[in-house]
Amino acid sequence: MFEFTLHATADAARAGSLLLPHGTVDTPAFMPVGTYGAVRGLHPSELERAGAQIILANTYHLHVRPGEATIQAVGGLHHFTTWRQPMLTDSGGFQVFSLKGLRTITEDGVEFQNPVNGDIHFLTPERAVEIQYALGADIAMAFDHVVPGQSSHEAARDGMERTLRWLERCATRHATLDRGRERQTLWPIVQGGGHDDLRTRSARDTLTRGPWSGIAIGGLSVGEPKPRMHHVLELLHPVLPPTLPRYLMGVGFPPDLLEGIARGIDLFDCVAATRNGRHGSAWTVSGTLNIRAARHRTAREPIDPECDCETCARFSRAYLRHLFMAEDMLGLRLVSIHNVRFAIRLAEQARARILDGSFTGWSRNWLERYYARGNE
RNA sequence: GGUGGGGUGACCGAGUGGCUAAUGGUAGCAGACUGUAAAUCUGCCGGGCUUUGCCCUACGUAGGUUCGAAUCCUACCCCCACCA
Repeated sequence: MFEFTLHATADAARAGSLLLPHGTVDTPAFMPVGTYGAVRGLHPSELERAGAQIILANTYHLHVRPGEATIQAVGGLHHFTTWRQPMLTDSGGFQVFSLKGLRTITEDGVEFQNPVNGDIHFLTPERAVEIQYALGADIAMAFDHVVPGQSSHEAARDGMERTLRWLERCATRHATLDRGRERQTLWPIVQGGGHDDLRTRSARDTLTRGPWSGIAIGGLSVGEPKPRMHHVLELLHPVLPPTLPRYLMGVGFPPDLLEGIARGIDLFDCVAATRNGRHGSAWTVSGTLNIRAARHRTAREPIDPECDCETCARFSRAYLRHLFMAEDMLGLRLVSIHNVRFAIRLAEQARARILDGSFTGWSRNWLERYYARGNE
């Protein structure tokens, strides 16, 4: 039910398969984010055709509406959304960070004020686990305390230690759930900000509280310089056991995926594919392009001539630009479809290169080309 | 023909003596976005330059009053409404 198999490695990079109750995920993999149980604007069949094998949903958001009881009443997240493949629910820990100013943290948990209508919601490690169990995703995440990227050692230590204490409460609660460990696996999250000693300690202490069937690295790409993130990944690489799938939370843009894969990451998720898509920023092998730019007014070529997505197979930049200028929702969807496919395909390509042994050189060339931004 | 209202930057539309190259909005242009408070947000948006500033041009047209006018006066042109 929860099994991770490593097929090949290329330096730190790994190619594997993650077996979950709703199916298999070939890693490295990019997981599109569907906060409210929908990857914004996309039909599940579009996600399937884009090659998505697993998607995310969010505990906090689904708890606020429609509520886990509602979702349970209609048969759980999978039935509700009709997404048949694996799902992962984020715990709401990220909202501790992103809803800063609308929340109060205590040792017991976090009180959130719903930005939409002001309602108060209290999330504890136990509640986060219960909600996620009710939702029924394949992977549940521990409720963590994310601190900003440039946090002081003290703030990062507080967040990291609280995350560890909350992890024990999450695990304790999860263990009591009926058949909980057969239907759903709970993954812990490594914190520690940008501080080496804290990161190492977080990883080691987390592992002693195991066994786990996967482990996440959180609190990165939240404002710290990119080299810092790379360094933390390199630091954690030898600390984490090779047998555990590693999930780098919230990352990322195309180059970040490759940089992460090169440093041993197996799973990624990021809202950028869809958010940037809705905002008209399209990913290509030679950097991002703003589809609304006037220079695309009569451009007949697709976003990325090398892309195999449904959007690129059919639509010109000129038409996509027009849809954005006319504010037709089709434009938002089409660029989102492209970006999602782009990220998923990048992971697929990396996997193939790890398997055939050519990953390192290919990855270096890919990054060079991306940053060269030659021919938009 | 008469009376009244009105002509402002690509468009709509404020402003009724100096703080006005001129509020807002739209359109346009450029950019940002990393476990989604985001189909959002930011910047530019008369022209030029030696660009934390300076110089041109500009509020229907022409002239005038004033130290100073989009704002006041005169004439003319045009638009709208009503009356003949």
